[in-house]
Amino acid sequence: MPDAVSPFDSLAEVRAALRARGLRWTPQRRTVIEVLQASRGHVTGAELVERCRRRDPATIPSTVYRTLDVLEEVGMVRHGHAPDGREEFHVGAEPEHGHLHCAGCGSSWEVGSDEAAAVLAAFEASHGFEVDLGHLTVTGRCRACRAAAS
Amino acid sequence: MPDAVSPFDSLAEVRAALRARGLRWTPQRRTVIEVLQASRGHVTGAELVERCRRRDPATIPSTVYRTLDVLEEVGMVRHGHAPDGREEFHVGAEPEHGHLHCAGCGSSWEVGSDEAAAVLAAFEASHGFEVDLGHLTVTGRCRACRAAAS
DNA sequence: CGGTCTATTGCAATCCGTTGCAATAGCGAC
DNA sequence: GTCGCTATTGCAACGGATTGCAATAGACCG
Repeated sequence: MPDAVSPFDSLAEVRAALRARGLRWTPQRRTVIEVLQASRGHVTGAELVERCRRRDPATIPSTVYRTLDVLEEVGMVRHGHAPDGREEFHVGAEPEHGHLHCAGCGSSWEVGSDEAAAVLAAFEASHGFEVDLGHLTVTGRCRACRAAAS
Repeated sequence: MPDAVSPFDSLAEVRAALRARGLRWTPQRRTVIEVLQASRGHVTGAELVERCRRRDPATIPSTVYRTLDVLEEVGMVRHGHAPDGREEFHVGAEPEHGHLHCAGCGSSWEVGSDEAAAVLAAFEASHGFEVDLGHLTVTGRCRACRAAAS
C-alpha cells in the first residue's frame, strides 16, 4: 500500500498551510508539530502534552489542545475517541481506518477502508450519511473473548 | 410502539436483581434508580448526577457513577459515548440501537438493529467480532451538510 | 523600521469522571 | 436482637480536557 506523501513532511509546509488560512506560526505550535512528526499511529492528547513538555517544559496543556484543533482543521491530524472516551489522535500519512475494540480483553484491531466499505455503503444508502471512518470506534467482543465467555 | 416490559419497572425488581448477585440495596442506589425510572432515552452522566442531587442534595457524584456501573452490570442501563467523548446512558426498555452523529450540524439519528445488521455481519465475518450496537456512535456528515458543503 | 490589527498564549477556574482509602452500614446467620 | 463479613459510601485528590479573559506577540502595511 504505497501512500501518497504527506503534505506535512516539513515544518515549512505546515507553516505555509497555516499562513494560507491567516493563522500564525509560533514557537509553541512549532513544538507541537515537531512532536507530531516524531510520532506515528495513535497518540492520546495527554501523551502529546507530555512529549511537548519534554521538549519544552514551559508547555501549557491548553495551548497543545488548541494547536491540535487547528492542525486538525488544516488536516495534519485527525482525532477519534478511545473506548473510554479519551481523545486519540491519528498522525501522519496512515491510510484512514477505524477501530474495533474488545470490551473483554482490551485489545483492538484496525479496520481498513476495504473492510469498512460495507459499513460505509450501508449508512450511505439508508441515511445519505457519509461516515467518518477515522473517527469510528466500534466496541464489542472479540472471537477469543466470546469463546471464553461460553 | 409497545415495547416489551422491562424487567426493571419496579424498585423491587431491581432490588432482587442486585441481591441475586450479592449486591446491596442502599438509599443512594434507590435514588439513582428512581431517577433512572423517571428518565427516557439518552442521558449524560452529569445530567443524572444533577437529577439525583435534586432529589437528594447530599448526593455524591462518585456514588452515582459507581451505581451506574453496577446497574449496567445488571442490565438496567447501557452506556455509550457521545461524539465529544462524554458518557451517555441509555435507559429503559428501548430496543438496542446505535447512533449516527453529524459533525456538521450536530444532529443525530438512531440506527435500529435491522439497519445495522449489515455492519454487525461485516465485522463478524472479518474478525469474528461481535459488535455492541448500543455502544456504537458513528460520526460523519449527514445528507444536508454534505449538500451544503458542496 | 515602527505601527496596527488580531491571532495566540498563559493562567486560573471549571467540568466530567475516576480512584484510593478509611469509615459506615447492608444483610444473612446465629 | 445482635454479630460479623464485606459491599458501599463519603471524601479528597487527581487526570484529562475545555473555556474566558487579559496580556502578548506574529505578520502585514506603509
